[in-house]
Amino acid sequence: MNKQVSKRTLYRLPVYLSLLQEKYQEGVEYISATTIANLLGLNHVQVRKDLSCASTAGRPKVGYATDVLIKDLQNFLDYNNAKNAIIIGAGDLGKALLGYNGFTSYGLNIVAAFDNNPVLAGTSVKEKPIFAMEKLPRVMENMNVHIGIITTPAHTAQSIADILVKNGIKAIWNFAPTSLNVPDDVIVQNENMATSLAILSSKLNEKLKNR
Amino acid sequence: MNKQVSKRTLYRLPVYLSLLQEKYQEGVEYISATTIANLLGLNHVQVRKDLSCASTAGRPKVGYATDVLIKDLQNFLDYNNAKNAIIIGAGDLGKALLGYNGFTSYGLNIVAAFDNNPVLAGTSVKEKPIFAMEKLPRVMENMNVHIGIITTPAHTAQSIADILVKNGIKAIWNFAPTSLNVPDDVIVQNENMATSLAILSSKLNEKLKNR
DNA sequence: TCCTTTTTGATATATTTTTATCGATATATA
DNA sequence: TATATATCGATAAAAATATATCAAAAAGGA
Repeated sequence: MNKQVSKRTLYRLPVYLSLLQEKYQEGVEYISATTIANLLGLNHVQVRKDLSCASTAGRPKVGYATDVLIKDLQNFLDYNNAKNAIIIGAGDLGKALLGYNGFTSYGLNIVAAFDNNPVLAGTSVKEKPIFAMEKLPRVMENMNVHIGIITTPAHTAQSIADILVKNGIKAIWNFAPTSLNVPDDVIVQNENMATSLAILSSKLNEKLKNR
Repeated sequence: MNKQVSKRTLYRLPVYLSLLQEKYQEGVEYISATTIANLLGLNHVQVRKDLSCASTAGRPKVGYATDVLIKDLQNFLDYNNAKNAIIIGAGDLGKALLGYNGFTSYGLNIVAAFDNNPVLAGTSVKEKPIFAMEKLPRVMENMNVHIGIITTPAHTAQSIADILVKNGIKAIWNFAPTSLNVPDDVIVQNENMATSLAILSSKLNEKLKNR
């Protein structure tokens, strides 16, 4: 366990986890790497290798005990150890994320949003408050915030990132379609939907052409 | 040009494109692979190789003409050739996507959303209509829809996918945190936010531990 | 009890992706 | 006009990732 985990493996672990939770709810007590691989369209050796980073629950001839594997994955991904996050930019996407409670099961607790628009300041979405930008330093200090989620338009994203960094944020989840310039010790994860869309679109095109 | 494009390259092309558009607006007429690489934190050989798939605009000592490169990328990614899409599931996320007009510049035209909830049927978001599920076959037929976007909860996603496939959809953009079972000739692109979050969270953890 | 089957986990091989090296080319300058 | 330099594009090397093979372990039936 705790071998070095490749980036790609880390990408797949949450996928396994959600499949396992689904299967567990259906009453599946044991599941083999081969079954998982077939369900997800992956190679069974790869699945076994991936899982070996986080768990030793596998037993020959039996497979993995679903509940143990789920716990091991949650533990490995640190989903039990919730981290506080704030959203900057309470537009459509920002509000959608603010109101979505599903992230708590991934160890993310969104505590508030911030926006420059004075009309939004003071309002809330599902009891999560939206503040004016000026309040950011104080909220960050009081609530032990680790993660900043940027959902502003591209042209303001960099200045927001600068503010977050100045206030001590160490991880940024960036939904703005632009790349951010931050100090080396700050982590940025870009959620680039355009990119996903490009893949889909390109595959579709190829298909439409080959007819 | 038109060499075989790796999946990873395809992921990066839209990122280059948006950077280039930004730079072009700032008045940058020529840009070198090295400059791009530095701005995005990539290797300059990789950038050159990636771009070579879509363009031959590069000139020694000069770099790439920004406007030509932008056109070549748009052309390669087929962003000029818009495709119609529908959204299934008009919850927070579905509505956010429906109201977001930014996808048109990526060649995606969202024409309508569908939802089982009778309260939503007949309403609209930014002039984009929300229909009852029953209307799906007729809308798909009339509007030449190619792409289905699933923003329902995980437990209904598979049945929605089945309906889409039955009505002739050939590409699905899946935001539900579950994997879909579809015929081989249907393309699925999963937009798994949990996965991005896992990466961010894991890196953050490592950082927090190493202090 | 012994054999067969299924499955894990380790090791080895193959493939993909990234990075380094190098010659060729265009531009600017002396 | 000759020379220096930045840059491209191609090829080669290195690194990362995925797949195949195989022995060992566990379960179930003969």
